[in-house]
Amino acid sequence: MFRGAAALSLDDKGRLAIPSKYRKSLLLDCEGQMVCTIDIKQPCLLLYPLPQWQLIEQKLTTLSSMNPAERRLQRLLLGHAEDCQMDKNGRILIAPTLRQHADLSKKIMIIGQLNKFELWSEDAWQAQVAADMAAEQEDDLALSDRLQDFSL
Amino acid sequence: MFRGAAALSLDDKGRLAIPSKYRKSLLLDCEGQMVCTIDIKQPCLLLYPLPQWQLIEQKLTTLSSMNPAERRLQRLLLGHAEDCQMDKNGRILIAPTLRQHADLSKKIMIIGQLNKFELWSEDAWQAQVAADMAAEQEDDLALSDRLQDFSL
DNA sequence: TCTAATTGTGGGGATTTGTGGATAATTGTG
DNA sequence: CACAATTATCCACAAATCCCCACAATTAGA
Repeated sequence: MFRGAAALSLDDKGRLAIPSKYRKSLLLDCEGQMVCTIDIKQPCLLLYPLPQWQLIEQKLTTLSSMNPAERRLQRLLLGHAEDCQMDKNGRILIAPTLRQHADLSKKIMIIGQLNKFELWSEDAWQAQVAADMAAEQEDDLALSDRLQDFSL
Repeated sequence: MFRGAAALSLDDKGRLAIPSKYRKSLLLDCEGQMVCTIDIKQPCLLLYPLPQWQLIEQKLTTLSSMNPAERRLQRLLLGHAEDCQMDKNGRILIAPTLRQHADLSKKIMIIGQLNKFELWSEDAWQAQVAADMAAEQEDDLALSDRLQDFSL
Protein backbone atom coordinates (compact mmCIF):
# COMPACT_ATOMS: atom_id res chain seq x y z
CA MET A 1 0.00 0.00 0.00
CA PHE A 2 1.26 3.43 -0.89
CA ARG A 3 1.73 6.31 1.49
CA GLY A 4 3.70 9.51 1.85
CA ALA A 5 4.29 12.55 -0.27
CA ALA A 6 7.21 13.41 -2.51
CA ALA A 7 8.10 16.47 -4.53
CA LEU A 8 9.32 15.89 -8.05
CA SER A 9 9.38 17.58 -11.38
CA LEU A 10 7.90 17.11 -14.80
CA ASP A 11 10.55 17.55 -17.44
CA ASP A 12 10.03 19.30 -20.76
CA LYS A 13 8.73 16.12 -22.32
CA GLY A 14 6.06 15.64 -19.67
CA ARG A 15 7.87 12.77 -18.02
CA LEU A 16 7.52 12.06 -14.32
CA ALA A 17 10.03 9.98 -12.36
CA ILE A 18 8.29 7.69 -9.88
CA PRO A 19 10.12 7.80 -6.52
CA SER A 20 12.32 4.76 -6.25
CA LYS A 21 10.72 3.54 -3.05
CA TYR A 22 7.59 2.70 -5.05
CA ARG A 23 9.27 1.28 -8.13
CA LYS A 24 10.03 -2.20 -6.89
CA SER A 25 6.49 -2.93 -5.82
CA LEU A 26 5.11 -1.43 -9.03
CA LEU A 27 7.30 -3.68 -11.12
CA LEU A 28 6.13 -6.68 -9.13
CA ASP A 29 2.43 -5.79 -9.05
CA CYS A 30 1.96 -4.72 -12.61
CA GLU A 31 5.29 -4.63 -14.42
CA GLY A 32 5.03 -0.85 -14.40
CA GLN A 33 1.66 -0.74 -16.14
CA MET A 34 -0.57 1.94 -14.69
CA VAL A 35 -3.68 3.93 -15.56
CA CYS A 36 -3.99 7.66 -15.00
CA THR A 37 -7.27 9.54 -14.87
CA ILE A 38 -8.75 12.69 -13.42
CA ASP A 39 -10.15 13.20 -9.95
CA ILE A 40 -13.73 14.42 -10.22
CA LYS A 41 -13.73 16.32 -6.93
CA GLN A 42 -10.28 17.90 -6.78
CA PRO A 43 -7.85 19.39 -9.25
CA CYS A 44 -5.56 16.41 -9.24
CA LEU A 45 -4.90 13.19 -11.14
CA LEU A 46 -5.27 9.62 -9.95
CA LEU A 47 -2.66 7.05 -10.86
CA TYR A 48 -3.55 3.38 -10.38
CA PRO A 49 -1.47 0.24 -10.81
CA LEU A 50 -3.29 -1.74 -13.50
CA PRO A 51 -4.75 -4.41 -11.16
CA GLN A 52 -6.17 -1.75 -8.86
CA TRP A 53 -7.65 0.07 -11.79
CA GLN A 54 -9.32 -3.05 -13.05
CA LEU A 55 -11.17 -3.31 -9.75
CA ILE A 56 -12.44 0.24 -10.28
CA GLU A 57 -13.56 -0.65 -13.79
CA GLN A 58 -15.49 -3.60 -12.46
CA LYS A 59 -17.29 -1.39 -9.98
CA LEU A 60 -18.05 1.10 -12.72
CA THR A 61 -19.71 -1.56 -14.83
CA THR A 62 -22.16 -2.25 -12.00
CA LEU A 63 -23.42 1.33 -12.12
CA SER A 64 -26.62 2.02 -13.95
CA SER A 65 -26.41 3.83 -17.25
CA MET A 66 -29.92 5.09 -16.56
CA ASN A 67 -28.99 7.11 -13.49
CA PRO A 68 -27.53 10.43 -14.68
CA ALA A 69 -25.10 10.81 -11.79
CA GLU A 70 -23.76 7.31 -12.20
CA ARG A 71 -23.55 7.69 -15.95
CA ARG A 72 -21.63 10.93 -15.47
CA LEU A 73 -19.14 9.24 -13.18
CA GLN A 74 -18.51 6.54 -15.75
CA ARG A 75 -18.01 9.04 -18.53
CA LEU A 76 -15.62 11.23 -16.55
CA LEU A 77 -13.44 8.47 -15.18
CA LEU A 78 -13.32 6.19 -18.19
CA GLY A 79 -13.22 9.01 -20.68
CA HIS A 80 -10.07 10.46 -19.19
CA ALA A 81 -8.26 7.24 -18.39
CA GLU A 82 -4.87 6.86 -20.08
CA ASP A 83 -2.51 3.92 -20.01
CA CYS A 84 0.91 4.72 -18.59
CA GLN A 85 3.89 2.41 -18.89
CA MET A 86 6.91 2.97 -16.64
CA ASP A 87 10.08 3.19 -18.76
CA LYS A 88 13.40 1.64 -17.86
CA ASN A 89 14.31 4.64 -15.72
CA GLY A 90 11.10 4.43 -13.71
CA ARG A 91 9.42 7.34 -15.47
CA ILE A 92 5.92 7.70 -16.92
CA LEU A 93 4.58 10.09 -19.52
CA ILE A 94 1.54 12.17 -18.56
CA ALA A 95 -0.74 13.06 -21.46
CA PRO A 96 -1.20 16.79 -22.14
CA THR A 97 -4.97 16.70 -21.52
CA LEU A 98 -4.46 15.25 -18.07
CA ARG A 99 -1.67 17.67 -17.29
CA GLN A 100 -4.04 20.47 -18.09
CA HIS A 101 -6.82 19.20 -15.82
CA ALA A 102 -4.62 19.24 -12.74
CA ASP A 103 -2.72 22.33 -13.85
CA LEU A 104 0.56 20.46 -13.70
CA SER A 105 3.60 22.46 -14.69
CA LYS A 106 7.11 21.81 -13.47
CA LYS A 107 6.77 21.26 -9.74
CA ILE A 108 4.63 18.26 -8.85
CA MET A 109 3.66 16.37 -5.72
CA ILE A 110 2.97 12.66 -5.78
CA ILE A 111 0.91 11.44 -2.84
CA GLY A 112 0.55 7.79 -1.88
CA GLN A 113 -3.10 6.95 -1.08
CA LEU A 114 -3.18 3.20 -0.40
CA ASN A 115 -4.31 1.66 -3.69
CA LYS A 116 -3.36 4.66 -5.83
CA PHE A 117 -1.35 7.86 -6.12
CA GLU A 118 -2.60 11.39 -6.41
CA LEU A 119 -0.70 13.88 -8.58
CA TRP A 120 -0.93 17.56 -7.63
CA SER A 121 0.76 20.73 -8.66
CA GLU A 122 2.86 21.76 -5.69
CA ASP A 123 0.93 24.97 -5.14
CA ALA A 124 -2.46 23.30 -5.29
CA TRP A 125 -1.34 20.59 -2.88
CA GLN A 126 -0.18 23.07 -0.29
CA ALA A 127 -3.40 25.01 -0.59
CA GLN A 128 -5.38 21.79 -0.20
CA VAL A 129 -3.47 20.74 2.91
CA ALA A 130 -4.01 24.15 4.47
CA ALA A 131 -7.71 23.98 3.73
CA ASP A 132 -7.98 20.42 5.05
CA MET A 133 -6.18 21.35 8.28
CA ALA A 134 -8.43 24.34 8.80
CA ALA A 135 -11.49 22.18 8.29
CA GLU A 136 -10.22 19.66 10.85
CA GLN A 137 -9.84 22.36 13.50
CA GLU A 138 -13.51 23.19 13.40
CA ASP A 139 -15.89 21.31 15.63
CA ASP A 140 -17.44 18.76 13.38
CA LEU A 141 -20.91 18.58 14.77
CA ALA A 142 -22.04 16.12 12.17
CA LEU A 143 -19.25 13.60 11.97
CA SER A 144 -20.07 10.51 10.00
CA ASP A 145 -20.63 7.32 11.94
CA ARG A 146 -17.44 5.88 10.66
CA LEU A 147 -15.41 8.81 11.97
CA GLN A 148 -17.07 9.02 15.40
CA ASP A 149 -15.18 6.03 16.68
CA PHE A 150 -12.01 6.51 14.72
CA SER A 151 -9.06 6.29 17.10
CA LEU A 152 -5.51 6.98 16.05
CA MET B 1 2.84 -0.41 25.27
CA PHE B 2 4.77 2.82 25.43
CA ARG B 3 4.61 5.38 28.20
CA GLY B 4 6.62 8.21 29.68
CA ALA B 5 8.26 11.31 28.29
CA ALA B 6 11.87 11.95 27.40
CA ALA B 7 13.78 14.99 26.21
CA LEU B 8 16.14 14.52 23.32
CA SER B 9 17.62 16.43 20.45
CA LEU B 10 17.46 16.49 16.69
CA ASP B 11 20.89 16.73 15.08
CA ASP B 12 21.70 18.85 12.04
CA LYS B 13 20.61 16.14 9.68
CA GLY B 14 17.21 15.83 11.31
CA ARG B 15 17.98 12.55 13.04
CA LEU B 16 16.36 11.58 16.31
CA ALA B 17 17.80 8.99 18.71
CA ILE B 18 15.07 6.77 20.14
CA PRO B 19 15.56 6.36 23.92
CA SER B 20 17.20 3.02 24.52
CA LYS B 21 14.44 1.76 26.79
CA TYR B 22 12.17 1.54 23.74
CA ARG B 23 14.69 0.14 21.28
CA LYS B 24 14.60 -3.52 22.16
CA SER B 25 10.85 -3.81 21.89
CA LEU B 26 10.88 -1.85 18.64
CA LEU B 27 13.44 -4.20 17.16
CA LEU B 28 11.33 -7.17 18.19
CA ASP B 29 7.97 -5.77 17.10
CA CYS B 30 8.94 -4.34 13.77
CA GLU B 31 12.71 -4.57 13.25
CA GLY B 32 12.86 -0.82 13.73
CA GLN B 33 10.40 -0.05 10.95
CA MET B 34 8.07 2.78 11.87
CA VAL B 35 5.75 5.26 10.23
CA CYS B 36 5.63 8.93 11.16
CA THR B 37 2.75 11.23 10.31
CA ILE B 38 1.17 14.46 11.47
CA ASP B 39 -1.39 14.89 14.22
CA ILE B 40 -4.35 16.66 12.67
CA LYS B 41 -5.52 18.39 15.84
CA GLN B 42 -2.25 19.37 17.46
CA PRO B 43 1.16 20.61 16.40
CA CYS B 44 2.92 17.33 16.98
CA LEU B 45 3.90 14.21 15.08
CA LEU B 46 2.73 10.63 15.59
CA LEU B 47 5.22 7.79 15.37
CA TYR B 48 3.85 4.26 14.99
CA PRO B 49 5.60 0.91 14.92
CA LEU B 50 4.74 -0.54 11.52
CA PRO B 51 2.24 -3.16 12.77
CA GLN B 52 0.33 -0.53 14.74
CA TRP B 53 0.28 1.74 11.73
CA GLN B 54 -1.07 -0.99 9.51
CA LEU B 55 -4.10 -1.23 11.78
CA ILE B 56 -4.72 2.47 11.15
CA GLU B 57 -4.33 1.95 7.42
CA GLN B 58 -6.88 -0.83 7.50
CA LYS B 59 -9.37 1.48 9.15
CA LEU B 60 -8.61 4.14 6.56
CA THR B 61 -9.40 1.76 3.72
CA THR B 62 -12.95 1.40 5.04
CA LEU B 63 -13.58 5.11 4.59
CA SER B 64 -15.31 6.38 1.48
CA SER B 65 -13.42 8.64 -0.89
CA MET B 66 -16.76 10.21 -1.80
CA ASN B 67 -17.39 11.63 1.68
CA PRO B 68 -15.44 14.91 2.02
CA ALA B 69 -14.58 14.55 5.72
CA GLU B 70 -13.43 10.98 5.31
CA ARG B 71 -11.44 11.78 2.23
CA ARG B 72 -9.81 14.66 4.09
CA LEU B 73 -8.69 12.39 6.87
CA GLN B 74 -7.18 9.95 4.38
CA ARG B 75 -5.37 12.69 2.55
CA LEU B 76 -3.91 14.28 5.65
CA LEU B 77 -2.84 11.11 7.41
CA LEU B 78 -1.64 9.09 4.44
CA GLY B 79 -0.28 12.06 2.57
CA HIS B 80 2.01 12.94 5.43
CA ALA B 81 2.98 9.42 6.41
CA GLU B 82 6.68 8.69 6.01
CA ASP B 83 8.47 5.41 6.51
CA CYS B 84 11.15 5.60 9.16
CA GLN B 85 13.76 2.91 9.57
CA MET B 86 15.84 2.87 12.75
CA ASP B 87 19.53 2.89 11.87
CA LYS B 88 22.24 0.87 13.57
CA ASN B 89 22.51 3.49 16.29
CA GLY B 90 18.78 3.49 17.06
CA ARG B 91 18.07 6.73 15.22
CA ILE B 92 15.36 7.69 12.78
CA LEU B 93 15.30 10.48 10.22
CA ILE B 94 12.40 12.92 10.36
CA ALA B 95 11.50 14.38 6.96
CA PRO B 96 11.71 18.18 6.64
CA THR B 97 7.99 18.58 5.90
CA LEU B 98 7.07 16.78 9.09
CA ARG B 99 9.60 18.74 11.12
CA GLN B 100 8.01 21.88 9.87
CA HIS B 101 4.48 20.83 10.80
CA ALA B 102 5.36 20.29 14.46
CA ASP B 103 7.85 23.17 14.50
CA LEU B 104 10.63 20.83 15.58
CA SER B 105 14.02 22.43 16.03
CA LYS B 106 16.74 21.12 18.31
CA LYS B 107 14.97 20.32 21.57
CA ILE B 108 12.33 17.61 21.26
CA MET B 109 10.07 15.67 23.59
CA ILE B 110 9.09 12.10 22.81
CA ILE B 111 5.96 10.95 24.62
CA GLY B 112 4.93 7.32 24.90
CA GLN B 113 1.20 6.97 24.15
CA LEU B 114 0.42 3.26 24.31
CA ASN B 115 0.41 2.16 20.66
CA LYS B 116 2.46 5.13 19.43
CA PHE B 117 4.74 7.99 20.30
CA GLU B 118 4.08 11.69 20.05
CA LEU B 119 6.87 14.05 19.07
CA TRP B 120 6.69 17.63 20.31
CA SER B 121 8.95 20.61 20.35
CA GLU B 122 9.88 21.11 23.99
CA ASP B 123 8.24 24.52 24.15
CA ALA B 124 5.00 23.38 22.58
CA TRP B 125 4.86 20.37 24.87
CA GLN B 126 5.15 22.46 28.01
CA ALA B 127 2.50 24.82 26.76
CA GLN B 128 0.25 21.89 25.98
CA VAL B 129 0.67 20.36 29.43
CA ALA B 130 -0.18 23.66 31.05
CA ALA B 131 -3.24 24.06 28.86
CA ASP B 132 -4.41 20.51 29.56
CA MET B 133 -4.04 20.97 33.31
CA ALA B 134 -5.98 24.19 33.19
CA ALA B 135 -8.76 22.57 31.19
CA GLU B 136 -9.11 19.77 33.74
CA GLN B 137 -9.59 22.29 36.55
CA GLU B 138 -12.70 23.63 34.95
CA ASP B 139 -16.05 22.03 35.62
CA ASP B 140 -16.73 19.94 32.58
CA LEU B 141 -20.40 20.37 32.09
CA ALA B 142 -20.58 18.07 29.12
CA LEU B 143 -18.41 15.06 29.83
CA SER B 144 -18.68 12.30 27.29
CA ASP B 145 -20.55 9.16 28.26
CA ARG B 146 -17.36 7.18 28.38
CA LEU B 147 -15.72 9.64 30.77
CA GLN B 148 -18.75 9.67 33.09
CA ASP B 149 -17.92 6.14 34.16
CA PHE B 150 -14.17 6.46 34.12
CA SER B 151 -12.52 5.78 37.46
CA LEU B 152 -8.81 6.03 38.12
C1' DT C 1 36.96 6.28 42.79
C1' DC C 2 38.25 4.18 38.93
C1' DT C 3 36.92 1.22 35.08
C1' DA C 4 33.87 -0.62 31.81
C1' DA C 5 29.80 -0.49 29.26
C1' DT C 6 26.06 1.78 27.32
C1' DT C 7 23.94 5.75 25.32
C1' DG C 8 23.86 10.11 22.83
C1' DT C 9 25.94 12.92 19.12
C1' DG C 10 28.57 14.25 15.14
C1' DG C 11 30.56 13.72 10.61
C1' DG C 12 32.84 11.57 6.33
C1' DG C 13 32.32 8.86 2.31
C1' DA C 14 30.15 5.51 -0.75
C1' DT C 15 25.93 4.56 -3.09
C1' DT C 16 21.59 5.52 -4.85
C1' DT C 17 18.31 8.58 -6.92
C1' DG C 18 16.41 12.40 -9.64
C1' DT C 19 16.90 15.02 -13.72
C1' DG C 20 18.34 16.59 -18.16
C1' DG C 21 19.85 15.73 -22.58
C1' DA C 22 21.41 12.72 -26.71
C1' DT C 23 20.61 9.07 -29.67
C1' DA C 24 17.87 5.36 -31.56
C1' DA C 25 13.39 3.44 -32.75
C1' DT C 26 8.66 3.78 -34.05
C1' DT C 27 4.64 5.71 -35.74
C1' DG C 28 1.96 8.35 -38.81
C1' DT C 29 1.48 11.11 -43.09
C1' DG C 30 2.04 12.90 -47.56
C1' DC D 1 8.55 4.86 -49.91
C1' DA D 2 10.58 8.74 -47.65
C1' DC D 3 10.27 12.10 -44.38
C1' DA D 4 8.77 14.29 -40.22
C1' DA D 5 7.20 14.06 -35.70
C1' DT D 6 6.68 11.72 -31.76
C1' DT D 7 8.09 8.19 -28.47
C1' DA D 8 11.31 5.16 -26.19
C1' DT D 9 15.95 3.83 -24.56
C1' DC D 10 20.31 4.99 -22.95
C1' DC D 11 23.91 7.67 -20.79
C1' DA D 12 25.88 11.08 -17.58
C1' DC D 13 26.03 14.38 -14.05
C1' DA D 14 24.67 16.51 -9.59
C1' DA D 15 22.43 16.16 -5.44
C1' DA D 16 20.53 13.94 -1.81
C1' DT D 17 20.43 9.86 1.04
C1' DC D 18 22.13 6.10 3.57
C1' DC D 19 25.66 3.57 6.09
C1' DC D 20 29.35 3.18 8.83
C1' DC D 21 32.80 4.58 12.14
C1' DA D 22 34.48 7.44 15.89
C1' DC D 23 34.26 10.12 19.92
C1' DA D 24 31.92 12.30 24.09
C1' DA D 25 28.98 11.86 27.88
C1' DT D 26 26.64 9.43 31.06
C1' DT D 27 25.54 5.51 33.86
C1' DA D 28 26.52 1.22 36.23
C1' DG D 29 29.48 -1.86 38.63
C1' DA D 30 33.44 -3.26 41.17
